[in-house]
Amino acid sequence: MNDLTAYIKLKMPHLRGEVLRIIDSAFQKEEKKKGERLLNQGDVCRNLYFLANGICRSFSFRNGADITTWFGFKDDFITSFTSFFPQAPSYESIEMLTDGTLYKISRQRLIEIQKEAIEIERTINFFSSLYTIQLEKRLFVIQTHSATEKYKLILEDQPHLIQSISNKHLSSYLGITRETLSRIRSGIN
Amino acid sequence: MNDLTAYIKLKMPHLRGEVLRIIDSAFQKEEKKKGERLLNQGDVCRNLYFLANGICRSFSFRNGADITTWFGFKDDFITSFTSFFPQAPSYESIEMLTDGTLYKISRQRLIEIQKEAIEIERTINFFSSLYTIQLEKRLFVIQTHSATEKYKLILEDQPHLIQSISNKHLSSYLGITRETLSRIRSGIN
DNA sequence: CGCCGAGTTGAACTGAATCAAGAAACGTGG
DNA sequence: CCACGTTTCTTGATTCAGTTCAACTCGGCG
Repeated sequence: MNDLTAYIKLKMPHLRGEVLRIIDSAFQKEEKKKGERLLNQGDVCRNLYFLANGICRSFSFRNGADITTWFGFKDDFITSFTSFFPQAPSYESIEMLTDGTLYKISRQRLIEIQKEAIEIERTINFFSSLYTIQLEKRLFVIQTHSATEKYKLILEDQPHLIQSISNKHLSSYLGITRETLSRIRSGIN
Repeated sequence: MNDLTAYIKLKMPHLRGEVLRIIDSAFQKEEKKKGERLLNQGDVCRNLYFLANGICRSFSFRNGADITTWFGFKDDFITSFTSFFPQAPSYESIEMLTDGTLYKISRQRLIEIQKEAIEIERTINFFSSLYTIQLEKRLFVIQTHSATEKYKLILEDQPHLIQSISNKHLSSYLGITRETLSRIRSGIN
């Protein structure tokens, strides 16, 4: 039992031991240093990762600007959804913001083990749904809230994000400039 | 073979006839008039719909404002993802913008037929993924583009949306005001 | 025919971006 | 462990995209 299977068992307690064993043997442990890339924009995302420890972010270049699209923390599954599932070129890169421990599996191998146990399909489905729900919420917030409101929501709902993420990365994630975020933080607004 | 199963077969040609037959018998056809609701904000979304014909939208009230969060067209699956899958209260309503034909299935029944054939789990997975990819793209656009850019992207990628959706609904969907959209349209900007 | 919601246009206002410059934090190599 | 260059953060002044408020037009429905 490693970090990955322990986490899955926690979230889906009814899973058979056999399924967890298949998962355990299909994922490969990997240590990454701060700054290392999991994916480069334009490439096809070949792997799905589970982040057992550390922080990473996905980001995209557009008109010379570096836009953070997502943060990954401990116990998150990490991939470029839009690239990994259809195996299409990715519009984003993924990099480590700290050293970290990951477990990875290729698209190919994932498809194989889905055939070995039906519950694996269901497990993927389950974690995908969690991700989609997060996306929906984030979209709604970005669509309808002002800069200050967005910051306050993060402060309430994801304070760890404010503690561990640089101003620069957080501001582009919120869709505002560094300067604005800095001003909001110092309470001038 | 109805509109729903014909569409699924088109997108997933390898599915066994047996699976399509299960799906066919599990969904119920329903006609809806313009203005009718599929879901009310605050309720738990009990059904997944397939829209065989017509247009609908999901929307949310916040501070007295009506924000459109999604449009559904012919051949789209319609539900409040965040409500339907975990069976939690919905933050959005869904209403018909035109008369339309739908096929519906309850969460309960869906879980039942998932057990009857593994491919159904996979089918759900497939269409969920398409939705998630759309969400990701939309989030990225909203996060990083100006009002005019967003309008132009819609013009290029989803022109049917501009033809069939009112200014009022489209503007809130883009996260801008009616007036701004009107000005962009008349090319003053 | 008259009303009401939707769309348009204008003027004033404002939240946030941009531009700029200095201060603090960080990493790297000597 | 310090010195240096690089990047990030902060703060201020200015500009601008988009909102708000308001008045008017248009089209459809009862």
